[in-house]
Amino acid sequence: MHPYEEIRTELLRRIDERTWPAGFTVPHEEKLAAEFGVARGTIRRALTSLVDAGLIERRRKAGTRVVGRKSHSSTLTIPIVRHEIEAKGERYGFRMLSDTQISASDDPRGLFGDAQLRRTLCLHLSDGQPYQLEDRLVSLEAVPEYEQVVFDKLSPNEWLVAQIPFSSVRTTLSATLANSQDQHYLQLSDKDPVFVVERETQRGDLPITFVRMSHPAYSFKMVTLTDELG
Amino acid sequence: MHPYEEIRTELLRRIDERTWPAGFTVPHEEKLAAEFGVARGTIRRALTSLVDAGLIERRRKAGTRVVGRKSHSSTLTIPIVRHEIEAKGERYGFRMLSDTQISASDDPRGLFGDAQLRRTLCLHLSDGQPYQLEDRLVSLEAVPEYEQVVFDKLSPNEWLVAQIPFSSVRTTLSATLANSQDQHYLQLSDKDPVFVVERETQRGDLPITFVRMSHPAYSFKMVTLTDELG
DNA sequence: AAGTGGTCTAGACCACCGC
DNA sequence: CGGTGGTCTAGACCACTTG
Repeated sequence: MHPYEEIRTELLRRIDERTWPAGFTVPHEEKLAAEFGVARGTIRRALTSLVDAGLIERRRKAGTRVVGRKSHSSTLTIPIVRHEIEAKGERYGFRMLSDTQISASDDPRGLFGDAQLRRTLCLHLSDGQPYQLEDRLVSLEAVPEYEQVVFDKLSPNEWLVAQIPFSSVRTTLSATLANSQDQHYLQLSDKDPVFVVERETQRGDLPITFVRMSHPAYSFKMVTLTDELG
Repeated sequence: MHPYEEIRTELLRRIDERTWPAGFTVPHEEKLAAEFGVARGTIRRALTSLVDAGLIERRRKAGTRVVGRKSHSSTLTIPIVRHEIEAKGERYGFRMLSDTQISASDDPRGLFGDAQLRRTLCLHLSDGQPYQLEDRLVSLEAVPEYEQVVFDKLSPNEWLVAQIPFSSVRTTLSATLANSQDQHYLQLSDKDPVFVVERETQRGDLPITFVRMSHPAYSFKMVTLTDELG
């Protein structure tokens, strides 16, 4: 246990037990350094990790204050679907259902300006059963080499994540009734709900890909964990 | 722009443009410090932020390697429902539908051992319309003072987040058809999908609360953003 | 204007772990 | 064993922002 960890634990304890209640102004770095008998840098190390955890806020001159919780946040990791399935000990497979080139002006969302797009519709299977339907648009302007890629062994999902860096992602989660595509390929009726993940990926200001991934609701839950410090 | 930011940007560029491809071993800290003409600590600052972003991995002796992307991750923030509604410029309200004390042995999930539980069923309204149905169990063993709280102005959601520290949270997101409770209070039919967030909160090993929050699918999307560096 | 956090340096020593 | 990352120090200077 390093000094900065012990200090962090002690600070956590004070916040936890309301010795330092929400809104309280924490002693400044020099003072804490003196109290704990360490260099200022070591105190900073501990405080920075509390900032990252969202437990305190710091402003120059104003000082360091204990934050009142306003929300729970957790990190949502969306793995490559093959890894997700294999992690459950099931057998992964996928089928390319359609693979066409379209003009971005045909995309009602209008995310891609007037670029040429490759649209792939791909079914991911777990132990031979439909697991996820992936409907993807990729801009050939942003990723010219994508036009030539053959998806025999690797799915578009996997190829892109491995090959293409991105700078920002917007993810939307929703529940809805299966649309006609979902019904057909996931073997659902029009009364079945699906869990839908939609993702827009950009590199700089250039849109790379838009993907809609739908899961039969009966077989899908997304789990996230938050582990706060201490 | 501080030196460590400029260095991080330059390192990002090298990873982005495959000058340093996935699997590549990055020069060690001393070498980078010499290259950029800064102290080793400044290099560390830059490298650490790349570790946090998941772009590189570091191991003693083995060195620093560029990671091949395996997933997208983003931070999912679940705000207090009142804030969520007010942020949209709508009027928040809530109605307590039922408020009972039960024994944990009546909870089929068996999360709470044999503690006494307070169970609240609460409807959150946006501009007077049903927005979220919250079905919550709170352990009176973990939070004795919860037994006496009166929820006239503050909802259980808000009271707990503000008052009770936690150490870990397990969140599950799913899509499902409205159950009978959902149908009744959210004014849905048995063919309507709902977006469900379930959360188990613990402090240490002590379970504090389990909550199921259901949203009518037609009005709810959860959006998360990832902003990678650069 | 001054107090506070933010960055940087130059150095030391340590601990892990691959060779 | 020795090379690498991880931690710590003692100091300096800077930049933001509040009183």
